[in-house]
Amino acid sequence: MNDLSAVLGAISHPSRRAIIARLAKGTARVTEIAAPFEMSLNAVSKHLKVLEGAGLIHREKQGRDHVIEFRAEPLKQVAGWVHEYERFWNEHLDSLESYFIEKRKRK
Amino acid sequence: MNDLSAVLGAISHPSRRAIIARLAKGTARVTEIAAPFEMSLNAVSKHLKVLEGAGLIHREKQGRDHVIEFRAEPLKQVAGWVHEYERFWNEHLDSLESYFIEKRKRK
DNA sequence: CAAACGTTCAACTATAAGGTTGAATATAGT
DNA sequence: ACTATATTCAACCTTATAGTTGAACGTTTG
Repeated sequence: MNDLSAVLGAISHPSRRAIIARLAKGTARVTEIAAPFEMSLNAVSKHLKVLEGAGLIHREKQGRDHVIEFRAEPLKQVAGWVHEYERFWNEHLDSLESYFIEKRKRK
Repeated sequence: MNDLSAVLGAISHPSRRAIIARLAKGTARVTEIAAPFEMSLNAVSKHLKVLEGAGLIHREKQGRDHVIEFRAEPLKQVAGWVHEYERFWNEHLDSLESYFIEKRKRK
């Protein structure tokens, strides 16, 4: 299991994507993150651990609170992987669009 | 479990990404796909079923052969999802670039 | 038709994932 | 010191995942 597998595994769960969406708006404590969910706080705590394992969040302990911050860097790997297959749908674009796409690729 | 979850789940396994990499070079029969792997043919068959469930491959039966073709469309969803978070590393990149620019000015 | 080939189906095993509840730990407030 | 709050840890349950082996099914070939 390499990093990319861990990142993809982490974001493959809807709840974890929801957590990321929340954290994209700003840092939050665990209880705040858990609030909108049906599941228990413990379940959310586990999801956070998965995200942490994939490097998608960073945790800073402030007293009894854990302040969770989103870290997007690992998503670069995902973007990079997907990028290798973009040509499979770019091929269907018209030549002008392809030209600009190729131009961007060359940069 | 929505589509995106299925697609991410499908590509989260290294063997399935390897299968995709193989199919990106051209269609192949199940046995051909399985050849480079340590695991049994049956295991590969299962992986193909997962990829098929996510819409990442298409199967065309030709006699006793199943000819497998890569379908990239579902990856657009992944690219789209990741795209929403690109600003999180672009911002950092921008600030890093600005830092170096300012640094050069100061010299 | 019989044998070989390509693939899946079925049954099983082992491990991981996602959830629960209850207890433990650490900090904060009175 | 006592109580409430924030979070994790531990144990457990259920279901899913990834793999195995052996049998079945359809197709091709001699």
